Amino acid sequence: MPAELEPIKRNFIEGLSRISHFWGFPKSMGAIFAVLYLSPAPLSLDDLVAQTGFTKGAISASVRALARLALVHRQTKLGDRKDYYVAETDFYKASRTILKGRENSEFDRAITSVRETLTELKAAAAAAEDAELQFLLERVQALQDFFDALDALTSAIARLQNLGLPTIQKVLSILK
Amino acid sequence: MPAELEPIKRNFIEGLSRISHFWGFPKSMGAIFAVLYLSPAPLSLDDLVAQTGFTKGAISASVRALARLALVHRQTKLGDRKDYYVAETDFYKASRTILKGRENSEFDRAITSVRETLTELKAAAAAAEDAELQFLLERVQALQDFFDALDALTSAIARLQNLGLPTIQKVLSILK
DNA sequence: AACTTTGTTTAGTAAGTTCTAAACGCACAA
DNA sequence: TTGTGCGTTTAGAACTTACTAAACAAAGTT
Repeated sequence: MPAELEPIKRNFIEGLSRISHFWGFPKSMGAIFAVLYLSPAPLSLDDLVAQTGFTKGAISASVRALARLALVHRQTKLGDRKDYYVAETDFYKASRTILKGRENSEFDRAITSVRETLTELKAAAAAAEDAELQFLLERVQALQDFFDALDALTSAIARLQNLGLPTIQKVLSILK
Repeated sequence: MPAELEPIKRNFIEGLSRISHFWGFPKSMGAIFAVLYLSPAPLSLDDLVAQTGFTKGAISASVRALARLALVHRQTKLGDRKDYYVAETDFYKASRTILKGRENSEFDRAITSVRETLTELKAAAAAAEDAELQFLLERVQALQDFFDALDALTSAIARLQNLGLPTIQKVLSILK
Protein backbone atom coordinates (compact mmCIF):
# COMPACT_ATOMS: atom_id res chain seq x y z
CA MET A 1 0.00 0.00 0.00
CA PRO A 2 1.38 3.39 -1.01
CA ALA A 3 2.65 5.29 2.00
CA GLU A 4 1.14 8.63 1.05
CA LEU A 5 -2.35 7.18 1.34
CA GLU A 6 -2.83 8.11 4.97
CA PRO A 7 -3.06 11.91 4.53
CA ILE A 8 -5.59 11.43 1.76
CA LYS A 9 -7.78 9.39 4.09
CA ARG A 10 -7.39 12.00 6.78
CA ASN A 11 -8.60 14.69 4.44
CA PHE A 12 -11.62 12.61 3.53
CA ILE A 13 -12.44 12.03 7.18
CA GLU A 14 -12.13 15.74 7.80
CA GLY A 15 -14.49 16.42 4.92
CA LEU A 16 -17.22 14.11 6.17
CA SER A 17 -16.83 15.58 9.64
CA ARG A 18 -17.55 19.01 8.23
CA ILE A 19 -20.55 17.73 6.31
CA SER A 20 -21.84 16.06 9.45
CA HIS A 21 -21.44 19.30 11.36
CA PHE A 22 -23.18 21.20 8.61
CA TRP A 23 -26.25 19.00 8.89
CA GLY A 24 -26.38 19.60 12.62
CA PHE A 25 -24.81 16.33 13.73
CA PRO A 26 -21.71 15.97 15.88
CA LYS A 27 -18.49 15.96 13.93
CA SER A 28 -17.62 12.64 15.50
CA MET A 29 -20.47 11.02 13.61
CA GLY A 30 -19.04 12.11 10.31
CA ALA A 31 -15.58 11.00 11.28
CA ILE A 32 -16.74 7.59 12.46
CA PHE A 33 -18.75 6.99 9.32
CA ALA A 34 -15.80 8.04 7.18
CA VAL A 35 -13.43 5.64 8.91
CA LEU A 36 -15.90 2.78 8.57
CA TYR A 37 -16.64 3.68 4.98
CA LEU A 38 -12.97 3.51 4.07
CA SER A 39 -12.44 0.23 5.86
CA PRO A 40 -12.73 -3.03 3.91
CA ALA A 41 -13.36 -4.92 7.15
CA PRO A 42 -15.72 -4.34 10.07
CA LEU A 43 -14.15 -2.31 12.88
CA SER A 44 -14.52 -2.65 16.61
CA LEU A 45 -15.20 0.21 18.97
CA ASP A 46 -11.54 0.19 19.97
CA ASP A 47 -10.48 0.32 16.33
CA LEU A 48 -12.61 3.42 15.97
CA VAL A 49 -11.08 4.94 19.07
CA ALA A 50 -7.64 4.34 17.60
CA GLN A 51 -8.46 5.71 14.16
CA THR A 52 -10.51 8.75 15.13
CA GLY A 53 -8.90 9.88 18.37
CA PHE A 54 -12.22 10.22 20.16
CA THR A 55 -12.82 8.48 23.46
CA LYS A 56 -14.80 5.30 23.90
CA GLY A 57 -17.75 7.10 25.41
CA ALA A 58 -18.09 9.50 22.53
CA ILE A 59 -17.77 6.73 19.96
CA SER A 60 -20.29 4.59 21.80
CA ALA A 61 -22.87 7.37 21.66
CA SER A 62 -22.20 8.45 18.08
CA VAL A 63 -22.13 4.97 16.68
CA ARG A 64 -25.52 4.33 18.21
CA ALA A 65 -26.88 7.49 16.63
CA LEU A 66 -25.47 6.38 13.29
CA ALA A 67 -27.08 2.99 13.68
CA ARG A 68 -30.41 4.66 14.39
CA LEU A 69 -30.05 6.45 11.06
CA ALA A 70 -29.14 3.14 9.46
CA LEU A 71 -25.89 4.64 8.28
CA VAL A 72 -23.85 1.99 10.05
CA HIS A 73 -24.68 -1.55 11.04
CA ARG A 74 -23.66 -3.50 14.09
CA GLN A 75 -22.23 -6.97 13.70
CA THR A 76 -21.13 -9.61 16.15
CA LYS A 77 -18.68 -12.41 15.59
CA LEU A 78 -19.28 -15.74 17.28
CA GLY A 79 -16.93 -16.34 20.15
CA ASP A 80 -15.93 -12.69 20.13
CA ARG A 81 -17.44 -10.38 22.70
CA LYS A 82 -16.66 -7.26 20.70
CA ASP A 83 -19.18 -5.50 18.52
CA TYR A 84 -18.13 -4.68 15.00
CA TYR A 85 -19.44 -1.96 12.78
CA VAL A 86 -19.73 -1.52 9.03
CA ALA A 87 -20.83 1.46 6.99
CA GLU A 88 -23.94 1.34 4.87
CA THR A 89 -22.87 1.73 1.26
CA ASP A 90 -26.28 2.17 -0.32
CA PHE A 91 -26.88 5.86 0.25
CA TYR A 92 -30.27 5.83 -1.38
CA LYS A 93 -31.37 3.16 1.04
CA ALA A 94 -30.02 5.18 3.95
CA SER A 95 -31.78 8.30 2.68
CA ARG A 96 -35.02 6.40 2.58
CA THR A 97 -34.61 5.18 6.13
CA ILE A 98 -33.85 8.68 7.33
CA LEU A 99 -36.88 10.10 5.55
CA LYS A 100 -39.04 7.44 7.13
CA GLY A 101 -37.76 8.16 10.61
CA ARG A 102 -38.62 11.79 10.17
CA GLU A 103 -42.21 11.26 11.28
CA ASN A 104 -41.45 10.75 14.92
CA SER A 105 -39.23 13.77 15.07
CA GLU A 106 -39.52 17.12 16.70
CA PHE A 107 -40.16 18.49 13.25
CA ASP A 108 -43.44 16.69 12.92
CA ARG A 109 -44.61 17.81 16.31
CA ALA A 110 -43.85 21.35 15.21
CA ILE A 111 -45.83 21.22 11.99
CA THR A 112 -48.62 19.52 13.85
CA SER A 113 -49.00 22.70 15.84
CA VAL A 114 -49.45 24.58 12.58
CA ARG A 115 -52.19 22.17 11.63
CA GLU A 116 -53.78 22.78 15.02
CA THR A 117 -53.74 26.49 14.37
CA LEU A 118 -55.55 25.90 11.14
CA THR A 119 -58.35 23.85 12.66
CA GLU A 120 -58.79 26.35 15.47
CA LEU A 121 -59.05 29.16 12.96
CA LYS A 122 -61.62 27.23 10.98
CA ALA A 123 -63.67 26.71 14.10
CA ALA A 124 -63.54 30.40 14.89
CA ALA A 125 -64.46 31.27 11.32
CA ALA A 126 -67.52 29.07 11.52
CA ALA A 127 -68.69 30.96 14.59
CA ALA A 128 -68.18 34.51 13.40
CA GLU A 129 -67.68 36.47 10.22
CA ASP A 130 -64.54 38.57 10.38
CA ALA A 131 -62.23 40.11 7.82
CA GLU A 132 -58.94 39.58 9.66
CA LEU A 133 -59.90 36.09 10.61
CA GLN A 134 -60.51 35.34 6.97
CA PHE A 135 -57.08 36.71 6.14
CA LEU A 136 -55.40 34.56 8.78
CA LEU A 137 -57.26 31.53 7.57
CA GLU A 138 -56.03 31.96 4.01
CA ARG A 139 -52.44 32.49 5.06
CA VAL A 140 -52.22 29.57 7.43
CA GLN A 141 -54.00 27.40 4.90
CA ALA A 142 -51.40 28.31 2.27
CA LEU A 143 -48.59 27.38 4.60
CA GLN A 144 -50.29 24.13 5.46
CA ASP A 145 -50.66 23.33 1.78
CA PHE A 146 -46.97 23.86 1.28
CA PHE A 147 -46.08 21.59 4.17
CA ASP A 148 -48.47 18.97 2.84
CA ALA A 149 -46.82 19.08 -0.56
CA LEU A 150 -43.41 18.64 1.01
CA ASP A 151 -44.71 15.82 3.12
CA ALA A 152 -46.26 14.07 0.13
CA LEU A 153 -42.98 14.35 -1.70
CA THR A 154 -40.77 13.02 1.04
CA SER A 155 -43.08 10.21 2.04
CA ALA A 156 -43.40 9.20 -1.61
CA ILE A 157 -39.63 9.00 -1.77
CA ALA A 158 -39.53 7.07 1.48
CA ARG A 159 -42.03 4.60 0.09
CA LEU A 160 -40.03 3.86 -3.03
CA GLN A 161 -38.55 0.37 -3.06
CA ASN A 162 -35.58 1.31 -5.17
CA LEU A 163 -34.68 4.94 -5.01
CA GLY A 164 -31.55 5.29 -7.08
CA LEU A 165 -29.84 7.05 -9.90
CA PRO A 166 -32.38 5.90 -12.53
CA THR A 167 -35.25 7.39 -10.55
CA ILE A 168 -33.36 10.61 -9.99
CA GLN A 169 -32.64 10.89 -13.70
CA LYS A 170 -36.25 10.29 -14.55
CA VAL A 171 -37.25 13.09 -12.23
CA LEU A 172 -34.57 15.32 -13.68
CA SER A 173 -35.93 14.83 -17.17
CA ILE A 174 -39.36 15.94 -15.96
CA LEU A 175 -37.95 19.07 -14.42
CA LYS A 176 -36.28 20.15 -17.64
CA MET B 1 -62.07 40.76 15.75
CA PRO B 2 -62.81 37.81 18.02
CA ALA B 3 -61.01 38.14 21.32
CA GLU B 4 -59.80 34.54 21.51
CA LEU B 5 -57.73 35.02 18.37
CA GLU B 6 -54.56 36.06 20.18
CA PRO B 7 -53.72 32.69 21.80
CA ILE B 8 -54.18 30.99 18.44
CA LYS B 9 -51.65 33.33 16.89
CA ARG B 10 -49.28 32.73 19.76
CA ASN B 11 -49.46 29.01 19.21
CA PHE B 12 -48.70 29.47 15.53
CA ILE B 13 -45.71 31.67 16.32
CA GLU B 14 -44.50 29.06 18.77
CA GLY B 15 -44.83 26.41 16.09
CA LEU B 16 -42.78 28.27 13.51
CA SER B 17 -40.16 28.99 16.17
CA ARG B 18 -39.81 25.29 16.77
CA ILE B 19 -39.56 24.57 13.07
CA SER B 20 -36.92 27.25 12.73
CA HIS B 21 -34.96 25.73 15.57
CA PHE B 22 -35.30 22.30 14.04
CA TRP B 23 -33.68 23.46 10.83
CA GLY B 24 -30.76 24.93 12.77
CA PHE B 25 -31.87 28.53 12.69
CA PRO B 26 -32.45 30.75 15.72
CA LYS B 27 -35.93 30.55 17.13
CA SER B 28 -36.25 34.30 16.76
CA MET B 29 -36.19 33.90 12.98
CA GLY B 30 -39.19 31.63 13.05
CA ALA B 31 -41.05 33.90 15.43
CA ILE B 32 -40.37 37.00 13.36
CA PHE B 33 -41.46 35.33 10.17
CA ALA B 34 -44.61 34.07 11.83
CA VAL B 35 -45.55 37.52 13.09
CA LEU B 36 -44.97 39.04 9.68
CA TYR B 37 -46.80 36.24 7.95
CA LEU B 38 -49.87 36.79 10.09
CA SER B 39 -49.83 40.54 9.59
CA PRO B 40 -51.92 42.06 6.79
CA ALA B 41 -49.72 45.16 6.82
CA PRO B 42 -45.94 45.66 6.77
CA LEU B 43 -44.41 45.89 10.24
CA SER B 44 -41.62 48.07 11.52
CA LEU B 45 -38.72 46.86 13.61
CA ASP B 46 -40.40 48.32 16.70
CA ASP B 47 -43.61 46.52 15.85
CA LEU B 48 -41.67 43.29 15.76
CA VAL B 49 -40.04 44.09 19.09
CA ALA B 50 -43.48 44.64 20.57
CA GLN B 51 -45.02 41.50 19.13
CA THR B 52 -42.18 39.05 19.67
CA GLY B 53 -40.60 40.26 22.90
CA PHE B 54 -37.07 40.12 21.50
CA THR B 55 -34.82 43.14 21.68
CA LYS B 56 -34.08 45.46 18.80
CA GLY B 57 -30.60 44.07 18.28
CA ALA B 58 -31.82 40.51 17.99
CA ILE B 59 -34.58 41.46 15.60
CA SER B 60 -32.22 43.53 13.50
CA ALA B 61 -29.91 40.57 13.03
CA SER B 62 -32.59 37.96 12.46
CA VAL B 63 -34.58 40.05 10.05
CA ARG B 64 -31.45 40.54 7.98
CA ALA B 65 -30.84 36.81 7.94
CA LEU B 66 -34.43 36.26 6.84
CA ALA B 67 -34.03 38.81 4.08
CA ARG B 68 -30.89 37.02 2.88
CA LEU B 69 -33.01 33.89 2.56
CA ALA B 70 -35.64 35.95 0.74
CA LEU B 71 -38.21 34.90 3.32
CA VAL B 72 -38.98 38.50 4.21
CA HIS B 73 -38.67 41.68 2.22
CA ARG B 74 -37.72 45.13 3.36
CA GLN B 75 -39.86 48.10 2.39
CA THR B 76 -39.58 51.82 2.94
CA LYS B 77 -42.35 54.38 3.00
CA LEU B 78 -41.70 57.85 1.60
CA GLY B 79 -41.36 60.42 4.31
CA ASP B 80 -40.96 57.71 6.92
CA ARG B 81 -37.56 56.84 8.23
CA LYS B 82 -38.59 53.44 9.47
CA ASP B 83 -38.03 50.24 7.57
CA TYR B 84 -40.99 47.96 7.14
CA TYR B 85 -40.96 44.25 6.58
CA VAL B 86 -43.30 41.83 4.88
CA ALA B 87 -43.24 38.06 4.71
CA GLU B 88 -42.74 36.27 1.43
CA THR B 89 -45.91 34.31 0.71
CA ASP B 90 -44.66 32.27 -2.22
CA PHE B 91 -42.90 29.44 -0.46
CA TYR B 92 -41.83 27.74 -3.66
CA LYS B 93 -40.10 30.92 -4.71
CA ALA B 94 -38.37 31.14 -1.35
CA SER B 95 -37.30 27.51 -1.57
CA ARG B 96 -35.75 28.19 -4.92
CA THR B 97 -33.82 31.15 -3.58
CA ILE B 98 -32.54 29.14 -0.66
CA LEU B 99 -31.45 26.29 -2.89
CA LYS B 100 -29.61 28.73 -5.10
CA GLY B 101 -27.75 30.28 -2.18
CA ARG B 102 -26.57 26.89 -1.11
CA GLU B 103 -23.57 26.98 -3.43
CA ASN B 104 -21.55 29.44 -1.41
CA SER B 105 -22.10 27.61 1.80
CA GLU B 106 -19.88 25.67 4.10
CA PHE B 107 -21.57 22.57 2.77
CA ASP B 108 -20.15 23.04 -0.67
CA ARG B 109 -16.66 23.56 0.65
CA ALA B 110 -17.04 20.32 2.53
CA ILE B 111 -18.13 18.23 -0.43
CA THR B 112 -15.37 19.85 -2.46
CA SER B 113 -12.91 18.21 -0.13
CA VAL B 114 -14.49 14.86 -0.94
CA ARG B 115 -13.99 15.59 -4.60
CA GLU B 116 -10.35 16.42 -3.85
CA THR B 117 -9.94 13.09 -2.16
CA LEU B 118 -11.24 11.40 -5.26
CA THR B 119 -8.82 13.10 -7.66
CA GLU B 120 -5.92 12.40 -5.33
CA LEU B 121 -6.86 8.76 -5.19
CA LYS B 122 -7.10 8.62 -8.96
CA ALA B 123 -3.64 10.10 -9.27
CA ALA B 124 -2.26 7.55 -6.84
CA ALA B 125 -4.02 4.74 -8.70
CA ALA B 126 -2.43 5.80 -11.96
CA ALA B 127 1.00 5.55 -10.39
CA ALA B 128 0.69 2.20 -8.68
CA GLU B 129 -1.41 -0.92 -8.75
CA ASP B 130 -2.79 -1.69 -5.33
CA ALA B 131 -5.77 -3.63 -4.04
CA GLU B 132 -6.72 -1.40 -1.12
CA LEU B 133 -6.26 1.69 -3.20
CA GLN B 134 -8.66 0.26 -5.73
CA PHE B 135 -11.15 -0.39 -2.95
CA LEU B 136 -10.88 3.16 -1.66
CA LEU B 137 -11.29 4.51 -5.14
CA GLU B 138 -14.55 2.65 -5.68
CA ARG B 139 -15.98 3.71 -2.38
CA VAL B 140 -15.15 7.38 -2.66
CA GLN B 141 -16.35 7.36 -6.24
CA ALA B 142 -19.70 5.94 -5.14
CA LEU B 143 -20.10 8.66 -2.53
CA GLN B 144 -19.16 11.29 -5.06
CA ASP B 145 -21.76 9.93 -7.47
CA PHE B 146 -24.39 10.21 -4.77
CA PHE B 147 -23.46 13.80 -4.01
CA ASP B 148 -23.50 14.63 -7.69
CA ALA B 149 -26.99 13.19 -8.05
CA LEU B 150 -28.20 15.27 -5.13
CA ASP B 151 -26.52 18.31 -6.55
CA ALA B 152 -28.08 17.77 -9.97
CA LEU B 153 -31.48 17.44 -8.37
CA THR B 154 -31.31 20.54 -6.18
CA SER B 155 -29.80 22.74 -8.84
CA ALA B 156 -32.43 21.57 -11.31
CA ILE B 157 -35.08 22.61 -8.84
CA ALA B 158 -33.34 25.92 -8.25
CA ARG B 159 -33.29 26.55 -11.98
CA LEU B 160 -37.03 26.04 -12.40
CA GLN B 161 -38.88 29.24 -13.15
CA ASN B 162 -42.11 28.12 -11.59
CA LEU B 163 -41.68 25.47 -8.97
CA GLY B 164 -45.11 24.90 -7.52
CA LEU B 165 -47.78 22.42 -6.74
CA PRO B 166 -48.26 21.34 -10.38
CA THR B 167 -44.59 20.45 -10.68
CA ILE B 168 -44.65 18.58 -7.40
CA GLN B 169 -47.67 16.61 -8.49
CA LYS B 170 -46.04 15.76 -11.78
CA VAL B 171 -43.03 14.42 -9.91
CA LEU B 172 -45.28 12.51 -7.53
CA SER B 173 -46.97 10.75 -10.42
CA ILE B 174 -43.57 9.63 -11.70
CA LEU B 175 -42.63 8.22 -8.32
CA LYS B 176 -45.72 6.05 -8.13
C1' DA C 1 -25.61 73.49 16.05
C1' DA C 2 -28.06 70.23 19.47
C1' DC C 3 -31.67 66.86 19.95
C1' DT C 4 -34.61 62.70 18.10
C1' DT C 5 -35.46 58.84 15.87
C1' DT C 6 -34.03 55.15 13.54
C1' DG C 7 -31.00 50.72 12.76
C1' DT C 8 -26.49 48.48 13.77
C1' DT C 9 -22.69 46.87 16.47
C1' DT C 10 -20.50 45.15 20.61
C1' DA C 11 -19.55 43.25 25.28
C1' DG C 12 -21.17 40.21 28.25
C1' DT C 13 -24.40 36.43 29.84
C1' DA C 14 -27.10 32.33 29.94
C1' DA C 15 -28.07 27.98 27.92
C1' DG C 16 -27.16 24.14 25.24
C1' DT C 17 -23.69 20.68 23.03
C1' DT C 18 -19.87 17.88 22.29
C1' DC C 19 -16.42 15.89 24.09
C1' DT C 20 -13.13 13.72 27.95
C1' DA C 21 -12.18 11.09 31.90
C1' DA C 22 -13.55 7.97 34.97
C1' DA C 23 -16.85 5.16 37.26
C1' DC C 24 -20.05 1.61 36.43
C1' DG C 25 -22.52 -2.74 35.02
C1' DC C 26 -22.43 -6.90 32.82
C1' DA C 27 -20.85 -11.20 30.99
C1' DC C 28 -17.48 -14.54 30.80
C1' DA C 29 -13.02 -16.90 32.75
C1' DA C 30 -10.08 -18.67 35.97
C1' DT D 1 -15.40 -15.73 44.34
C1' DT D 2 -12.22 -12.61 42.06
C1' DG D 3 -10.52 -10.84 37.85
C1' DT D 4 -10.78 -9.23 32.97
C1' DG D 5 -12.59 -7.25 28.81
C1' DC D 6 -16.27 -5.08 26.86
C1' DG D 7 -19.89 -1.27 26.17
C1' DT D 8 -22.51 2.31 28.59
C1' DT D 9 -23.38 6.05 31.60
C1' DT D 10 -22.23 10.21 34.10
C1' DA D 11 -19.96 14.46 35.83
C1' DG D 12 -17.85 18.05 34.31
C1' DA D 13 -14.73 20.97 31.02
C1' DA D 14 -14.41 23.53 26.76
C1' DC D 15 -16.77 25.47 23.26
C1' DT D 16 -20.49 27.45 20.62
C1' DT D 17 -24.68 30.08 20.10
C1' DA D 18 -28.65 33.18 20.90
C1' DC D 19 -29.87 36.68 23.31
C1' DT D 20 -29.85 41.21 26.25
C1' DA D 21 -28.40 45.70 27.33
C1' DA D 22 -26.19 49.49 26.09
C1' DA D 23 -23.17 52.17 23.31
C1' DC D 24 -22.88 53.80 18.78
C1' DA D 25 -23.66 55.74 13.92
C1' DA D 26 -26.44 57.93 10.62
C1' DA D 27 -29.85 60.97 9.15
C1' DG D 28 -33.77 64.13 9.97
C1' DT D 29 -35.81 67.87 12.73
C1' DT D 30 -35.92 71.92 15.38
